[in-house]
Amino acid sequence: MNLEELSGLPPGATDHFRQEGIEELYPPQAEAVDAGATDGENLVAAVPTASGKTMIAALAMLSAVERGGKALYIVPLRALASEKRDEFEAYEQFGITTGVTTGNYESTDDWLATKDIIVATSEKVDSLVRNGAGWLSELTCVVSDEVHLIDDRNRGPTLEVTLAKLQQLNPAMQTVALSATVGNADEIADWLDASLVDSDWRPIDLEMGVHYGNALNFDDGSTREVPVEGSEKQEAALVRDILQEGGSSLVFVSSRRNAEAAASRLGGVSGPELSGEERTELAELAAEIRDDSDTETSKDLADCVERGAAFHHAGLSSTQRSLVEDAFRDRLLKVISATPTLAAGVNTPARRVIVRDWRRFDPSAGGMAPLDVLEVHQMMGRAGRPGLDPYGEAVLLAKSHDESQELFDRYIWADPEAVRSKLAAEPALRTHVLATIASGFARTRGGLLEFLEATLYASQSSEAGRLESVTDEVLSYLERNDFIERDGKTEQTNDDAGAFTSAADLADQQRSKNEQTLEATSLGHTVSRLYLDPMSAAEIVHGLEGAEERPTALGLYQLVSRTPDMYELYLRSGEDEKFGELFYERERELLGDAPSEFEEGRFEDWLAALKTGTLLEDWAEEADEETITERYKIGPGDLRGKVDTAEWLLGAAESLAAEIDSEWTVAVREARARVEHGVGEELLELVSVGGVGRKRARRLYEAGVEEPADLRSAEKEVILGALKGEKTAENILENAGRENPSMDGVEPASGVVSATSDGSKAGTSDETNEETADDNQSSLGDF
DNA sequence: TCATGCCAATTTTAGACAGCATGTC
DNA sequence: CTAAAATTGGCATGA
Repeated sequence: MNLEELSGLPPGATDHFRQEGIEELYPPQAEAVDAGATDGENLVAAVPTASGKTMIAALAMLSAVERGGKALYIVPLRALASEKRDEFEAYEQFGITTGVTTGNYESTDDWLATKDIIVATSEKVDSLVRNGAGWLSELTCVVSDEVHLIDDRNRGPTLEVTLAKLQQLNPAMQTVALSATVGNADEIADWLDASLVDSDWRPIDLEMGVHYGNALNFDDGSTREVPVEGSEKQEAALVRDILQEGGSSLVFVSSRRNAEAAASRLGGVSGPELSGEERTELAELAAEIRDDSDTETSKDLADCVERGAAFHHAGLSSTQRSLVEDAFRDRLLKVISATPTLAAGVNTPARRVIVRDWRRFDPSAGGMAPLDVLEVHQMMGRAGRPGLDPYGEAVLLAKSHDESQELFDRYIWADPEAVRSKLAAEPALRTHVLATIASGFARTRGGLLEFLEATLYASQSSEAGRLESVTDEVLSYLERNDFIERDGKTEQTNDDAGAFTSAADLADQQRSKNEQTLEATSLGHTVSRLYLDPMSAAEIVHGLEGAEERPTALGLYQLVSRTPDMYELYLRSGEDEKFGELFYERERELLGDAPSEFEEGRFEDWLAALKTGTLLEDWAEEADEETITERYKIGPGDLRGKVDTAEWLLGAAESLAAEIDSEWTVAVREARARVEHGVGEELLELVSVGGVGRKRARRLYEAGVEEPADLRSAEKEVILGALKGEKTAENILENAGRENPSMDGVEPASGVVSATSDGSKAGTSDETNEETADDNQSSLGDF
C-alpha cells in the first residue's frame, strides 16, 4: 500500500512520513489500515519488534486527531515515554502537539488537556483515572504499547484494569493494542473487541541459530565457521567474527556480575579494532560516565567503554544507561553485555544478538529457571537494524550437541507462550478493587464484579468463582483496615446452613449480597489517590498510630522499607546476624511490633527492611555515594532508586499522617526532606536555597553559615571560601535574596573562620561537626 | 614463621512503576 | 527439579 492511498490523516502528515523515507507501508501496516486503523476501529497488532508497530499507532492516532479527537499512548517504561515523545514531537510541523506525563515529568492537567497526543506510563494513566483527570473523557483513541506485559505478575494487572476502565469511560473510543508475537493474540483481540493483525513479517531478515563447537548452525540449515581460539569464550569468538564485518553485537547474560565480567573480557576483543578517532570519542564518553557518579561500578564501566565495550543493567544510573544506549546506537560502542533489562527497554538494535545464558536465577522456581520463549524472542528481535544491516543474526550458545538440539526445540522452533492475566493475585486485586470503588466505577459488590467481568482475566478464567472469592477476601481486608465501608446485608451468610438452603434461597442470597453497597472511606480515598498499595498504607498507619514518642528517622525509614511498595534489599550471608544485632541495639526506634525471631521468614523480612532503613539513614547522614554503594554492594542506580521510592513513600506517609491526625506529621515531613536532599537535620534550611545541595550545604555549615539568613549577612570571603567558584557563590547569594551578590574582588577565606561578627556560631558549628564526624565513624564501624 | 599456590567449598544471582512541587556538584 | 562464576577457606609447600 502506498502512502497516497491513505486517507483521513492531517494535511502534511504524508509529506512528513515521506521525508522520513517512508514511501510505502509494510505489509502488517497495510493490513492494519485495511482493518480500519485509520477509521477508528479497534485493533490488536501482534508483530515482531522493529517491524513498524509505532507507525500503526501513529496512523491511528493522527487520523483520530484529524477527526477532532485526542489520543493517548500508553508505554511500560519512563524511558520509552521520552523515546516516543521525541518521535511524536516531529508532528508539530503539521500542527499536532504532544505531551508526556510520567511520575517524574512536569505535567499539569490543563497543560495536558491542550495536547493532541499524550504519552504516559500505564501506572500514570491509572493514577489519572483515579484522580478523575477531566480530559480522559475526551479521548477518542488509546494505544497500548507492549500489551503482552499484561502477563507480568507485578505490573500487568494495572495495564489490564486501566484499559478496561478507559473503554468503560469512553465506549466509542478506538483501542489499538500493540503486542509482541504471542501465543494467543486472538484471545486479546476478542477481549478488546478488536480485529487482529497477527504477522511475523520483518523488514529485514532474521537468521536464528545455535553456536556449538566451532560452528554456527542456522535454522535454515546453513552453517558458518566461527572457531573458538585458545581459552576464549564462545561469545568472544562470535563478537570478533561479526566485528570484522563491521557489525556490533549484544550479549544477553543472566546476572549483573556476569554482564560486568563479560564486558571486561569483550573489551579485549573490541579494543584492538578501534580507530584513533573512536578512541578519542570513547575516552570522552568514559569521562562522562565517571563524572556522573563516583563509584566502583562507574569506574569499571568507564574502563570497559574506553575499549569499545559496555555492560548494561539496572545498577547503572539512568544517565549512564542512556549514555551507553546512545553510544551503541551511534556504533561507537561495539558490544554491550546486558541483563534482560535491555530486551524490554529502548530501541538498541545490533547486527548480532547473542543469548549466552538461557537460564536465570528465579527464587520463585527455587533455582535456575529457563527464560520464557517470549523473552528470548524479544532479545533475538533486537538483531538487525533496518536500513543499516543487510540482515540480523540471533545466536544461542550451546556447550553440547544435546543442548544445541534442545535450544532449537525450545526457542528457535517454538511458539511464544500465551498471555495470561495475573489479576486474580491478591496483591493486585487489593489495589485495584479499592481504586475501582474509590473512583466510583463500582458502588455495589455486584457492580464491582460486573466491572471485573470486563477484564481479560474474566474472559480467560477457567476456574469459576475464583475471582469472586478472592474479591470477597480483598473486600473484607479493605473493610478491616478502614479503607471501605460495606453497607447493609453485610452479615455473612451462615455457612453451616448452606446444606439446607434451597436453590431459590441461594439465588436470593446472592442477589442481596450483590446489592451490598461499597463506599471508600476518606482514608481509602487518600490511599487510592496516593497510588499506594493498601497494604503499604495499612502498615504505615499502624506504625504511626502505635508510636508513643516522636519517631526517629530510622524508625520511619524502616517502616516504609517494609511496605510492599519498597523493593526489598536482600540479606547476604552473615548479614542476618549483623542486622540481628543492630536490631536489638535499635529496637526501641522501630515502629510497630517486630515479628518473633522464630518466625523465620517474617523476621528476615523485618531485618531486610532494617537494612534498607539504615541505607536511607546513611544517605540522610550525608554518607557519599561511593561509601553506600560499597557498603551495601549495590550500584548507583539502585541507590537512587531506593532514595526515590523512599521519598515517594514518605511523602505518602505524610499525607496519611495528616489524614489520621497523627501527631508525628512533622517528624515524617522532616524525615522525607532529609532523604530528598540527603542531609542531616541541621542542613534542611540551607538546602532549600536554590543551588545548594548536600555537599555545598555541609561546607557552608562548617564555615559557620547555618541558615539562609546567614547567606545574606555573612562575610563574602567566608562564603566564597566554602564554595568553589565565584559564579556558583553569586548565584546562591542571589537565590538567598542577598542585596548585592557580586563577588567581584572578593578573596576566598581559607579554613574555618567565624562567619558572623559575634563569632559564637563558629563555636557551635565546630561542636556539631565533631558530632557528625563521630556519627559517621560509628556507623562505618558497624559494617 | 610466613608467604604462596592450589583446589574445594561456599556464596550469589533481573527488574524500576507511583504523589507533589521544583531544581544538584 | 535445573547453573555458573567469583570469592573464600583450608591445606600443603617452600623459603
